Amino acid sequence: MTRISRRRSPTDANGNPAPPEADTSLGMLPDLIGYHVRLAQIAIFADFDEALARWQLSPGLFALLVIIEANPGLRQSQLARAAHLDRSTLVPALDKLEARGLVERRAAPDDRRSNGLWLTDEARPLLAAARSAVDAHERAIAAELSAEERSRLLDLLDRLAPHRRR
Amino acid sequence: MTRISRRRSPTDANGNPAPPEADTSLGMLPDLIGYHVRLAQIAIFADFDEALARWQLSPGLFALLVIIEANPGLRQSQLARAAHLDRSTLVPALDKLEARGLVERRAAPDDRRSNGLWLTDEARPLLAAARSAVDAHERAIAAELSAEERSRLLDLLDRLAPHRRR
DNA sequence: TATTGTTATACTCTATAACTATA
DNA sequence: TATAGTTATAGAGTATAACAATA
Repeated sequence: MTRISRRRSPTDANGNPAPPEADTSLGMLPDLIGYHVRLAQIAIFADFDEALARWQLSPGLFALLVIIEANPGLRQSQLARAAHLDRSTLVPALDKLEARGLVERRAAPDDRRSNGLWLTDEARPLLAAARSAVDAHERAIAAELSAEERSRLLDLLDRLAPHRRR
Repeated sequence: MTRISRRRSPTDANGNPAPPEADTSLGMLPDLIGYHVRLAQIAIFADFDEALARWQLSPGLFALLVIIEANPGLRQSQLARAAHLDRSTLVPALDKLEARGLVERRAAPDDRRSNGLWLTDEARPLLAAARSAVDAHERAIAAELSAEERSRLLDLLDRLAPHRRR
């Protein structure tokens, strides 16, 4: 006996059509990749937020810290490009990180329009701890996947919407 | 000769470390599923928006129309549950659809607190056309995937964050 | 008491346009 | 002229809390 389908059928156990009351309605949505991606994203981000709550780091802020750590002295516009954000979007995010003493803007020596971005000494151990939490989060969300399935998933995701990836 | 890797290495063609100027910085992010899901989501939604621009339908509004079509007379709170939205979130969305003449709220005969939701005659052909556009969009984003890879992807996505799926 | 739809409100994430100070 | 950072502003999309009508 094999499991019939991921999707519940719109009929109940007696073969009667499900009443509108049933929550199977979304099963009526065509099996769109975007829809499954969105549901996965919601679940993953909720888990990330809970896992990183101790450090008050959203996926976005965590990413900024990781990029700055890997590229000390990075300019704001470079960071914006790397994080796929408008440079105006980055400003309040950096304000937040700077207010929390995790990032420093230092005037660039060669170009007085630019700021170099640096992790503070306070940020380094925090980021290390956050990384551990992210690792645990990653294990939790991929708990049902083998290592092979996991890398297969990453590959398939990367091949979506090829005409859109810059 | 096989393609070496999806990810660019942080060294340039001469083997020198990439300067911070390079946009490879995000390659420094651990290979997180959530990150790949987010990038896929951004690309997919952008494509959806462009494909459905003629009908001014976001993924969310399209989903609402599809669910209502499949469940004529559905109550607002049922729709909210089906679409994973708070019922207060649904109100302005339905206002928009009603103002555009696509959906009608009709007083429910049996419960005077409730509204039944119905597609208008105007909505039906529009939704049919939108469905075609969505089909084309789906083919475009999955252009690089075989039918088998596509259903493999849906399966893998559905198995993420098992402890979070209600 | 509980539920339905609604309102008021707020928060997150994101962008565009325009400003300033440099280059 | 063009670029870097900033500000003001706006628009999705989402939620919580409280209310009136009804069950």
